[in-house]
Amino acid sequence: MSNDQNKIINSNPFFEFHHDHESEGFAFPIVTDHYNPFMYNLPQHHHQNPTEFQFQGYNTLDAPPSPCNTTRNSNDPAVEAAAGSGGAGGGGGGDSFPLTPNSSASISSQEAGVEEDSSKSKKESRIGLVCSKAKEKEGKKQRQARFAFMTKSEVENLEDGYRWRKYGQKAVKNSPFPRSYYRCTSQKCIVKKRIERSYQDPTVVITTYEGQHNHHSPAVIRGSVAAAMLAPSLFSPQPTPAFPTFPQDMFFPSTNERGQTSPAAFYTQLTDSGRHHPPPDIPDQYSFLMPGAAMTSSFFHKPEP
DNA sequence: CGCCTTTGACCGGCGC
DNA sequence: GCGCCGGTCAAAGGCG
Repeated sequence: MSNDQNKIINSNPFFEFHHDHESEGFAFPIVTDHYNPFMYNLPQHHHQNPTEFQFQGYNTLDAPPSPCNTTRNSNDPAVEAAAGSGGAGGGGGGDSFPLTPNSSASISSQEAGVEEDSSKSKKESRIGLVCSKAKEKEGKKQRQARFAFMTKSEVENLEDGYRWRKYGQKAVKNSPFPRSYYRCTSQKCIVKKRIERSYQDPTVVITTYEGQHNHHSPAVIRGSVAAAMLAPSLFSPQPTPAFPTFPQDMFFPSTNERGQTSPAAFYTQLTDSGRHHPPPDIPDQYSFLMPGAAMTSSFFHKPEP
């Protein structure tokens, strides 16, 4: 990792958040991914108002150290945005969050190739073909950039404008709720999505997107009402991130309840149908859209001391 | 018939 | 080496 990236991470309040969370008395329903230190937190005031839920999700561009890793330009503002290097409210941080197509298109294409090779070698070994160890090592799976968020919802699979095919379900250790694995149904699109319900708060759904779509949301193509309201950025010719793309005028709050800067933090609540709707009686509401799905959120703001 | 979910088996990584 | 665990495969069946 470059010095610049280190700088970004060191200045990322989430990391501090992570390291001292025990002393702060916060509960983390899910903690760190070995490859991507996503952090989730349920702030104390969540328990004071069960109708609200705080989302804190962010994406790091970390991947397991590998010579195959694409060198990322740490001067790229998108990388800074992804790492949450302050100024989160500053103009919405570009046309997609947290990755811009520009910053990741090359990464995506290279890693897609790796993934294809890997799955191929796996298939071949299954039908009895011998693969050399060197080749297997070379084809070692690379993890794509991931983005996760939590939503208070009765339904697991939230409408995000893309079509997904379920390819697996596993029991989660220490949890009564299974984890479901989905793949984007679009041809040659390697984006995956993982959905599980938090065992600490069963009303909370944890969704993890991995990879970057190489196509537009079908909802956009279909020209749905929601799509018609979508930000112009979604119509750009570049591949779109797997995770929600926020319109340019999207504003993210600059601080959480500890006064720390966060790249994205908001409350959200869902209807039974999985569509987001404005939570009632919560001030500072702001509407925005996910690809193919309208979402209304009220912003994270400081609780009264 | 095509697309989807379900589900048990399998694979690879990792810790002991 | 062994067992655990997360992730994936693929056959079978369901559904419109």
